[in-house]
Amino acid sequence: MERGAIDVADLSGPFDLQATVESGQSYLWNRADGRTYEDLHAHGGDEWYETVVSPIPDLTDERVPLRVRQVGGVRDGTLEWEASTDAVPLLTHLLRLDDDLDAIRDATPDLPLLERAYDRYEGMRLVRDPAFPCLVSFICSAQMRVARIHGMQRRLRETYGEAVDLDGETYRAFPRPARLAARSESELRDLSLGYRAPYVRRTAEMVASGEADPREAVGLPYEEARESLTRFVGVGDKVADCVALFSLGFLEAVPLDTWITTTIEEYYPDCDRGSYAETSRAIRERFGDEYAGYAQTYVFYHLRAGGE
DNA sequence: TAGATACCTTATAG
DNA sequence: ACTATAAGGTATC
Repeated sequence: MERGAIDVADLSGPFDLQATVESGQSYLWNRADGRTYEDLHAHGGDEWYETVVSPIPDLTDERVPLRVRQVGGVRDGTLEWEASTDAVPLLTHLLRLDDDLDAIRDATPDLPLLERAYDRYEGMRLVRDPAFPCLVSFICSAQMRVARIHGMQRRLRETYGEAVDLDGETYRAFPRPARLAARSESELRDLSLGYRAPYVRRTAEMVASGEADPREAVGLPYEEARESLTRFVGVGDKVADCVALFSLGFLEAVPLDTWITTTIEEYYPDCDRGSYAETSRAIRERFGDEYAGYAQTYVFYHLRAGGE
């Protein structure tokens, strides 16, 4: 096992591990204390988070067990990590530690709601989740709460994931596409996926067979990427935007979910253009074309946590 | 092309 | 105790 630390002061801008990991963008991580994301801020802020990921670039079947925690503040703290290999490139990639968060905030329009959200969750960053797990998690997100989405992903890992050991502890990777494609709809329903079970199964089949891969959308113009992602079963515009934003690096993507839709009605009614595509354009322009997805994520977390 | 409806499951409100 | 409602929507008609 290797271990190390990343000094937050060396990053461009602040970093808050808990806000980043528990804000409903990523379902990749488990808290070591076993609590769900339901209990926001229910601990001291230095909890370990655990996952298993592929190395970068993702060219082999190798699996890397990894855990990380943040000690200290969002500008002067330390990220302690333990993994089977050097985790610095992995953490940098997954948690977008390479983003210049101060610059991103500076490039964001001075809207009061955005200011409040950015202030409240200083240091929250977007994530770069691996594409297939991200796709599945947001297919599962339809009509679900964050805590229950997280529960579904955890059950998928525990039931069908490949076991990997680190320092005597066993962790499970998110199952590969072929592994999920081989399950029956009813087996997936047994994990409480409900009507999402056939969507997950058929999407896994599409990826496993080589018919389609979510990563193909990388490099396309944003709106084409979103459109491309909707070929997966159970993926409409909203879920496509989540994958584009939380996995594929389209920082301008703004998933129009119920929270953001309500926000638009209350705060920016002129951005409601009737259709998803047109409202999306309008709110992207309002939030700043380049980093609108960053703004969306702050607003989502802020409002969900009872902000206004 | 736009609009209505069914859909699994569970926590929470009434 | 019950029943109704809503939860980061999508597919289908």
